[in-house]
Amino acid sequence: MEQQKFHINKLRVSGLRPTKQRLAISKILFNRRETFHFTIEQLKKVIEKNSKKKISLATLYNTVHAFKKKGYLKEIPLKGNQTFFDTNTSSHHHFYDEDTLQLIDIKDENISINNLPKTPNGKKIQDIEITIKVASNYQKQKDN
Amino acid sequence: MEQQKFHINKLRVSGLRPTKQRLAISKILFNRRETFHFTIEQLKKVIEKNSKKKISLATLYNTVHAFKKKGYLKEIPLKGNQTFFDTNTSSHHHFYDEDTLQLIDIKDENISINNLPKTPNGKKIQDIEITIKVASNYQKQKDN
DNA sequence: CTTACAGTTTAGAATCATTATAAACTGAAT
DNA sequence: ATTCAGTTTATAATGATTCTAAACTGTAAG
Repeated sequence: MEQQKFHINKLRVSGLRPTKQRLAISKILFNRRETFHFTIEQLKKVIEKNSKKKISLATLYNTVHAFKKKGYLKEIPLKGNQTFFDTNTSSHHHFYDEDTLQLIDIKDENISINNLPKTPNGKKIQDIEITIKVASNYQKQKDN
Repeated sequence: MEQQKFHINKLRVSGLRPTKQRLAISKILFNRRETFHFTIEQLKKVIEKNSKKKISLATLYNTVHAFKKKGYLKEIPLKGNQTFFDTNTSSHHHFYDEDTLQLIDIKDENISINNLPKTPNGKKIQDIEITIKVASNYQKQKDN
């Protein structure tokens, strides 16, 4: 139950009221050793499995976006119908397994870019995202 | 009008009937020196401006997807509501200007990745996508 | 430990991009 | 000219996400 206090404090510090729903979602998202990659729909399923009181879909959207705005979650740019989020907010990149549709972290130390061209005009780099799509080779034709 | 024959042949070779609509779209997409980055909605506007006979939205989707499947267009993985396509189908990466929402090609020679970690299991790399988001620094808070 | 109210949650409606449907149309082979 | 598979089209359907407006709830102040 120390975790509980930790989450309550974290929310308060961020100017977010520690409601039952936000605490339940915090527990699911942040009480884990491994980073968690998820879509809202996947999160919904996990919550339904782990919590008896249901949380409305709108609240899941609200909360995930609030957490993202506060810097506790990162959105992963990946084409597809659904948006992916990541509990690992540090600078890092991903393998995307096209067979399982799973994301896998690449530690930042394990990759580097060279010969970066100069940025256009007076623009500054905000973010660099590398996604490496992998799959088994026998795979069927993919249309994406 | 040599272009016309070229497009007719290209379509025939691909097993696509050279219909009026496909030729009109081919003209818009491929009769240009610069590569063209676009969403379906943007393409629709360009077509409306350049062609008196209107093409239905469904046909735009059908045609763009057919062209993509034949390898004449590439889909760019970029988070956001709309899907981006690129007439440059070679291996290359992009700057994404968050101020203007425009994509800018990075020539492949101008960038390289080092220390690539080994791919998971027995998977093979299918594709590597690098997107470098740039923006002016004075910019307002962005929520994305 | 009540009150009061801004912050939250919620169900359901609304929106937006995209895909499916199924009827009308059209290249092109005969 | 005929025929028919391939296409186009308007429209409906879908699916993710956002909006809305009403009900609810932390919590600060008395």
